[in-house]
Amino acid sequence: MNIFERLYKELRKKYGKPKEQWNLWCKRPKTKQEKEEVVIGAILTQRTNWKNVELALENLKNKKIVSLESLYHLGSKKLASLIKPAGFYKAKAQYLFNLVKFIVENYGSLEKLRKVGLKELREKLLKVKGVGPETADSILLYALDKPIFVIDEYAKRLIKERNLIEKTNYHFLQKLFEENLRKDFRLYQDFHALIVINGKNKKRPLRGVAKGDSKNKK
DNA sequence: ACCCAGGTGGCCC
DNA sequence: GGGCCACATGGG
Repeated sequence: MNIFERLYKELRKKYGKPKEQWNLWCKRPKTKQEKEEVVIGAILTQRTNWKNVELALENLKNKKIVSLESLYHLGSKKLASLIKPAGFYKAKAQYLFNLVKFIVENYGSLEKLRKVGLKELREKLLKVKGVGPETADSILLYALDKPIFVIDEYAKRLIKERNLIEKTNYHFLQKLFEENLRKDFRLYQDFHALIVINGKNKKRPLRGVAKGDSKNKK
C-alpha cells in the first residue's frame, strides 16, 4: 500500500463513509437534480463558505429554478439578484450563465455532455470563462462521474502538512494522486470529500488573510 | 471592527 | 511561470 492509499484509509477510518456531512457532494450525487446542483454549486462555492451557497440555492429553489434548463432561460441579470448571498454575485452570475449556456446550447443535458471523452471535455470546460481547474474537475468528478481527482486548498494543505511534497501546482498534485490510486471515480469522490471534511475539522484557516481582500471596501 | 470562506480572470513582470 | 489584486456576502 502506498502513501496515498494509506492516507485514504486513515481518513476513512477517522471519519467513516462520507455522507451528507456538510453538503450534497459528500454522498456521491446520483439523481439528475443532484448532479445539476453540483454544477451550480461548483460555481457558487468559489472562495465562499458553503453556508452562503445554501442561501443562494434556497433562493433559486424558492423560484423553482433547480434545473440548468431553467437557469438558462432566467438570464444572468435575474440570476445575479438571486445568488447574492453567495458573494461575488455579479461575476458568478455571469460565470454560471456562461457554463449553463455552454452545456445547454451544445449538449442539452448532462447525460449528453457525459458522452464526451474526459480529456476533450475538460479542455472545453476550461475555456468557459469562470471555470478554472477546480471547478471543471468538480463537475467532471461529481456531476459526470469521471475519474479525475479534484485538488483544492484542503488537499494542498494536507499534502504540505504531511511533508509529502514541497512546492506543487495543481496539475502535478493531481497526477500524483491519480497515479497512486485505483482509477475509480467513486474512490476519488469519497477521498476528496474526506479531505474536505478533514480540512473543515481543523481550526486553522486555509490561507490566512486572503490575498487582495484587504481593501475590499465599498 | 476585525477575520474567514473548497477560485478565477486580468494584469504585471 | 509566478505574484498581486478585484470580485462581495454572511457568520464567528
